[in-house]
Amino acid sequence: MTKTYGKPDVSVDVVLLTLAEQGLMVALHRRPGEPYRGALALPGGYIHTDRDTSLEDAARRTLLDKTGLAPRYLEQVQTFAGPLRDPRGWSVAISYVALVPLDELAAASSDVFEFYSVDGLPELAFDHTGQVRAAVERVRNKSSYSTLPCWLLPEKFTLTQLQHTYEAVFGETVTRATFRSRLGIKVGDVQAGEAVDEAGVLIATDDYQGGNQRPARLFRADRLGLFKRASW
Amino acid sequence: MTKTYGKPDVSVDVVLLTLAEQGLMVALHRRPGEPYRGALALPGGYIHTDRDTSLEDAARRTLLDKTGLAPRYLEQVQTFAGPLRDPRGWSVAISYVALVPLDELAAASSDVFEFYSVDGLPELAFDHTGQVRAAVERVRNKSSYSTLPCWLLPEKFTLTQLQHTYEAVFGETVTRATFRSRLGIKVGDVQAGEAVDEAGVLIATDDYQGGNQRPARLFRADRLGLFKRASW
DNA sequence: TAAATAGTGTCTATTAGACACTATTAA
DNA sequence: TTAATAGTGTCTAATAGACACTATTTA
Repeated sequence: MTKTYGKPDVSVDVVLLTLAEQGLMVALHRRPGEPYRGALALPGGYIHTDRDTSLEDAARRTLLDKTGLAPRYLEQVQTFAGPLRDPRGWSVAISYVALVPLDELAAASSDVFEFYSVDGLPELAFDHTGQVRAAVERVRNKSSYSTLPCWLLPEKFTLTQLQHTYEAVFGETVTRATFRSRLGIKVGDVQAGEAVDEAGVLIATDDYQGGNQRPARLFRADRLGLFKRASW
Repeated sequence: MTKTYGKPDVSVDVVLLTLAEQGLMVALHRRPGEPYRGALALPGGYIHTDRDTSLEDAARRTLLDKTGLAPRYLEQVQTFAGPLRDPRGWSVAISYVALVPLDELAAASSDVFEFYSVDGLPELAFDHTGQVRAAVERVRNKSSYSTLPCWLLPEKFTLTQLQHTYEAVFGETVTRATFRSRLGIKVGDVQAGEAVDEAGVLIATDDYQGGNQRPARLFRADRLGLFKRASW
């Protein structure tokens, strides 16, 4: 005897994070309809079984539809589910985190979304507070042993900018030498295209960022790099 | 205009792991029906929206039904989904990992499930190979900075047994002193009930395990302990 | 040459880990 | 006392991190 059960609703929610002067910020909008009308919520939507070819696909589609953004970093975090999280019934939400550099927001972001500091969040719809918490924890955690913070910067960045990004994520400052030795960075006289860090993902470019001082070399990271030991 | 989409099927799969002399082993059974009839597969089943109160609940129910086991450690790992992973259509599988000590298996395990070494797996149904890989990676990873391996041992264990468990998970042996300093263990003259490790979760009991030599104190861990830095 | 930031060698305090020592039991 | 395993102090090599020095640009 095989019984069939009512299928739960399945949606994808995205915790879109960026780094501003105030620290990590999350994109939220006010829900236009029920349930939770008027409450702050994450971008998200149901799976389209006729079009989506994967969960990540669904997350990218949702994000593009609702915010106009195509994040360079997107990662599945955790799945939230249960009979009570949505008043409409048993539901499943696969939660993703997306990282976007601040400078990409000015250009693309719809004016429906606003950014709120992840420390000291207002009340959110559904279990979205828990989703933000889980995403931030993942980002802080993974940043301690990887080059994840690179994805919070423009495609080309100086090592000092990268250092400030790490410092902002963790809320702790270090000396330049300490920072560089933690990432295993040796700039030396590398050619453009060579990697300078322990993980081998920080690629030197030929560009320098000038100013009224010695120009700083610009770097780029095409993929995530992991360190042998947590350094933060 | 709101369109409704066909809902995907939602199931929970469990990667049940234990530690034997050969290393980490995973519980698999041969599927009695289509699809993938006769292929090796993980225990799993659909969400019962009328009874399950959470995903973990569904995972525990599935595991108890199919193997008779109630694992002390159960953790969500990753959600697998797509239109192709199951020939019946768009499906979502939330994958859990469960750890069970070898001695609990003799008592409870149904004879439907057999254990296979996670290194050198045979071909599995659906995307279960990927699920096993993800679970094993999670366990190895988390073991490097936590007391996760405690859950592969009986409730009371000696420090030497715990050391052998870590060594088996990582396939590397260390000296007793190194092992103890990594976990920050100081047994000293602790009273029963006091913690002896850096994470504060290895609790001394009043029991000792004898033999033809100095008896070893038995310890217990009620919760997962995290270390400041990865030690393995 | 002064100001400002980039990049790095050196020195020290800390730590990880191997070794060897002591401890405690049964035979 | 011997055998066997438990538990730990000590010494050394490796490492993390602060400091201070050099480098390179504009004004």
